[in-house]
Amino acid sequence: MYKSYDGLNLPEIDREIQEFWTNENIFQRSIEERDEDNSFVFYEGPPSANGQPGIHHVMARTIKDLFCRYQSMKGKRVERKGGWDTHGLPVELSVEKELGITKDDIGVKISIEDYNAKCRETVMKYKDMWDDLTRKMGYWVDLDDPYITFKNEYIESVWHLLRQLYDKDLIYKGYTIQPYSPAAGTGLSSHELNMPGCYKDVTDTTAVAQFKVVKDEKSNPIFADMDADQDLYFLAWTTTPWTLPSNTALAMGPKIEYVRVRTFNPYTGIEIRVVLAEKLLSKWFKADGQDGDFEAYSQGDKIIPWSIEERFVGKDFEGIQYEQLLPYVQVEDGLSFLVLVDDFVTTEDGTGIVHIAPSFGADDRRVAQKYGVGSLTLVDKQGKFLPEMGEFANRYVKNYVDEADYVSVDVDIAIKLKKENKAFNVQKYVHSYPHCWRTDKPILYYPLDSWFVRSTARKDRMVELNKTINWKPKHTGEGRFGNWLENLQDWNLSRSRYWGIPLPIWRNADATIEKCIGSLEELEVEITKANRVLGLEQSLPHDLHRPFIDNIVLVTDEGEVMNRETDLIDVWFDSGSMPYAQWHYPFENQEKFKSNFPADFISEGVDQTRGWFFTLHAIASMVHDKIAFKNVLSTGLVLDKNGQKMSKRLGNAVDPFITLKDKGADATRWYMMSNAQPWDNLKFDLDGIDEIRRKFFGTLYNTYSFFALYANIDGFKYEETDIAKENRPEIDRWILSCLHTLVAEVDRSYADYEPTNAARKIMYFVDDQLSNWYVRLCRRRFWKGSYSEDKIAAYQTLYTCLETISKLMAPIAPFFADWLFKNLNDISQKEDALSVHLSLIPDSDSAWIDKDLEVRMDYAKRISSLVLSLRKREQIRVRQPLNKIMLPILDPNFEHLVSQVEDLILAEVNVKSIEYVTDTAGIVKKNIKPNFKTLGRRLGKNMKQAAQVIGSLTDADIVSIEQSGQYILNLGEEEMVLTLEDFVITSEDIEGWLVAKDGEITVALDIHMDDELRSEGIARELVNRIQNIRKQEDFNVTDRIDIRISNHELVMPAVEKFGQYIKNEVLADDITLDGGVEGQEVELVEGTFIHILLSKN
RNA sequence: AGUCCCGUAGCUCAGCUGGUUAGAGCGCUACACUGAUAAUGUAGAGGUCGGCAGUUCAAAUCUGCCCGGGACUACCA
Repeated sequence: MYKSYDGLNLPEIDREIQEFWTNENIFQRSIEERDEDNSFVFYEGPPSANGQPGIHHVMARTIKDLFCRYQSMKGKRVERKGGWDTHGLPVELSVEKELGITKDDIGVKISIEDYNAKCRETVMKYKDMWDDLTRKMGYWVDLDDPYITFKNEYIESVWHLLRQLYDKDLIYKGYTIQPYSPAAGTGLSSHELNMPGCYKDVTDTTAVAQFKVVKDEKSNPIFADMDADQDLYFLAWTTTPWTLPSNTALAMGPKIEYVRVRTFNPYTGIEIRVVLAEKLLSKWFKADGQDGDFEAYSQGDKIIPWSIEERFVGKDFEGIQYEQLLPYVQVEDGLSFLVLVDDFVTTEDGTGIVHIAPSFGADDRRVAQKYGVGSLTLVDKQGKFLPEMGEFANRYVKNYVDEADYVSVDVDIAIKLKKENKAFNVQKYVHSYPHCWRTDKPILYYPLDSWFVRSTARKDRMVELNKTINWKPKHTGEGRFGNWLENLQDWNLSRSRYWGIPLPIWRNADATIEKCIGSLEELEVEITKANRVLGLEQSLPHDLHRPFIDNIVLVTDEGEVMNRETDLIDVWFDSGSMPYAQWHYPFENQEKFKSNFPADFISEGVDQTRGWFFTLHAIASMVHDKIAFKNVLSTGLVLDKNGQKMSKRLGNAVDPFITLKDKGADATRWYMMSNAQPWDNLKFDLDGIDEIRRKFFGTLYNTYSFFALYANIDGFKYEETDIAKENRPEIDRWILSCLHTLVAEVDRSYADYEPTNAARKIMYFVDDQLSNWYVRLCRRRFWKGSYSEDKIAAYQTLYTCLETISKLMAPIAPFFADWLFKNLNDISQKEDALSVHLSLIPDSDSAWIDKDLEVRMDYAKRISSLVLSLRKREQIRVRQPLNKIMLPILDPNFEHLVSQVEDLILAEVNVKSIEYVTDTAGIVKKNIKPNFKTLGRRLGKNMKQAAQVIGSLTDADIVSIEQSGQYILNLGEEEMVLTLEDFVITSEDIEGWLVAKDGEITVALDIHMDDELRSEGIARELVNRIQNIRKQEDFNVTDRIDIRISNHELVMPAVEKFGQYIKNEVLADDITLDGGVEGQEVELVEGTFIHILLSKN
């Protein structure tokens, strides 16, 4: 017996199937049963178990899961090794928070050893939760043998990669200006700076400072016509006034035009001359003040007079000296306080003169070095001013430590400048500024010594290789990722932290000799060598992390001591190393690695474009000169239903566990896949999941229940051989044609990484074609009559549809699909597969696809729909039979097609016949329109006129065109021969008939009724009432009965003429008319009540 | 500031290389159906296809500009 259920309970199905998978090892078998030489390689991007999973992880993992399942059902062997990302800042920060320490305490209050031990412990904090989510959402990934990035084997593989880069001269140490997070105490790589949300709009105090020009021989020309006691200043704008004390130069554009302007300082009222770019005058001076009355000005006046005195170009200023703005510390490592000239200066904003603080800007440093200008670094690594900074000493330049009473240093500096006649303008300014992705604090650019991967050296190759990768969607690969590669910078590899993979480089004291270690074996050799030379007893550390590795001392060939560079490597390097390190390649599993590289498929959130996607690509390109993945799908964000970002803070985050528990995994997964393309942002709405449950799973469930109910009654187990195609009725061949079309389309969609198309097509088939048409029209075949060939055909057809759907939907809805498959297959044993996930997706058989049939069934649906709407308009219920419908035939093929589905239409709309009206002249009123597609191209400009001419053709003209097949179009001088193709002729109306139309189809309904039809209508009403009573009284579907009915005047002729029909329909042996029958009162037609009494035989 | 994506019914989305009544589902309203019934059918209301120009006989569709939302890029002073 096919199982029957009380209702659809998706969460219950989840549990049941999950248990089945576990008990029968279905996941393992889905891999092992496939050929090892026919594999599909998938890489799991490792999540960090340090945070809790969110609903967006369900999204991301559904994508990963479904393509793996699909490939598995296409016969591929799909191994899915799980992994955990365990290093990095998030772990450290959570440990620091838990212990209530800051990074300064490490090595003081807590040893590095204890600190790292704590990190190791914390890193798997939420592993159980993740594993639970993995199971509950039906994500198949190997959790028993995951790769873990903190393991020694993993680290050794990473070292091996680094060594290869090192040998290719792609690793170097450099002193550069880098993004640095004082709050986190570490430098950041450019991809860390490119994490979503790092750039935030902030309001900063900005200042235009006045740099007083030193009057000497060199600067004499720009003092032209000025009195000796008059002062001249350069104006330079900055959004970071805290860098002004570290100013050592100014930069101007060589070709930019500058002006000397006479005006007053707005804060002090002192008359001054200033230099700035002419183009930017309007930004700082009001037009009203130009050439104003200098004598009349007094401090505080709104309009400040100004006038241009001289014009120069940038080149004129090169080398001119100015006085130090804030003289706290002097420059010792080079020249200072002079004007530099460089092309990077623009006139887009500011004053066209750039304040240069070489320690805090990459451009600044570059141009300063060019001129031999020195630097001042008056801020320490905590983000505080140095003690030499007078009244500002030891103050944080930004609020890095959340001081409650923090006062902006920028503001105080601005105040000081104003008082000293050194500020020309101070105002608030909103701009976007990068923030640390973990601490949310503004970063600063800071000079740091660090190790880099020379990725720029391999940029072109990376760009080239990227072109061979299939990106979904395309624009992520070409645009976002492509642009990123085009603007590639060297990869800042080192981090001055504790919990991560140590950089395996040892150097001697003066940094002239260094050694990069590429394996434990090599390290051991070096240790032995060092032990011998130095007389130590060092051994290979049991743990390759700090501090153990730091204690290892090596020696140069000359016997000089070498110590490890204390840096760690960027955690993104860890994850980008996973194709190799997950197998401990090349130290183990060489074959395994070779057959699992590159990946066929990876997928992560679009935010990983410059994270994991990049590091995988960069390492594979640089080390192996290959791509790391062939297909990559980047998923969009999961937003709340209003399109807002989900966050715990806003309280709009959706708990994945609650969702899965309430809605079931499949409805959630299906909703996510069908609602929006995976790369578009998804507005996640729980109501949407309910809709999917009702509309899709509910319909499918009902269809199965319907099948099961009757298949059980008839004992259908699919034991009969398949009924030949030509022996199946039209409707069966139609749904099977649709099914095979569907299989082809869904297969293609999955293969192209288009899950949304696949899901939507399956839904359309299930709802519209299978349920709303096939089952609706065929209901009677299942419950009426004997177990004939036609009935078996119906069962076989419906069974095939359901079973095939279970396979097609299995990648997206693995639980329900297996439930459906097993319900069917456990009884029929048609397939050997124990689970749908062990089965194969069938091939689409084009022999079953009949496009003509699909077209004519479409006609049948539309004609039926039109007739039903006419009935509705006239208030004639469907149970009342009618004589005929008329169909005007405009195209001979139309009749041919419709006649083949005539029976279906007649049965569906309860009409006796169809009359095809071929000689339509005089009966059918027609409408003619030009066929714009064919005519537009030929007529061009004359199209409008032609449309008018054609629109005004008479009925007689239309008849003539139809008969002759051509028409001479006359447009002024031009004549043109048009054929039937150039027109769209439709029938609008049939005189005296009830007409409805839909596109090119017009239907007329004959609503004239005679006694015979009326009686038949009554007979059908009686059948309906009797069936209702049977149901109410819980008669068995197969019980036979006797009937007694009131001998009402409407009833008598109906029973007389259609008694046999009624008996057949309701399984009655006898009908008796009885005026005094007790029994149930029912309304036969409007206002007419009769009594019916049924008795079981 | 630049680049890219998006903007179609109250909501979620289709609308291919331009072709003349712009669609579906949900929701809403009314009616019908009742051996799939916590279903189903029919009908109705609901759109200046973000705005403005342009190309064209013809624009939701192509181009430009603007507005709004999002992502990304940037050393941007």
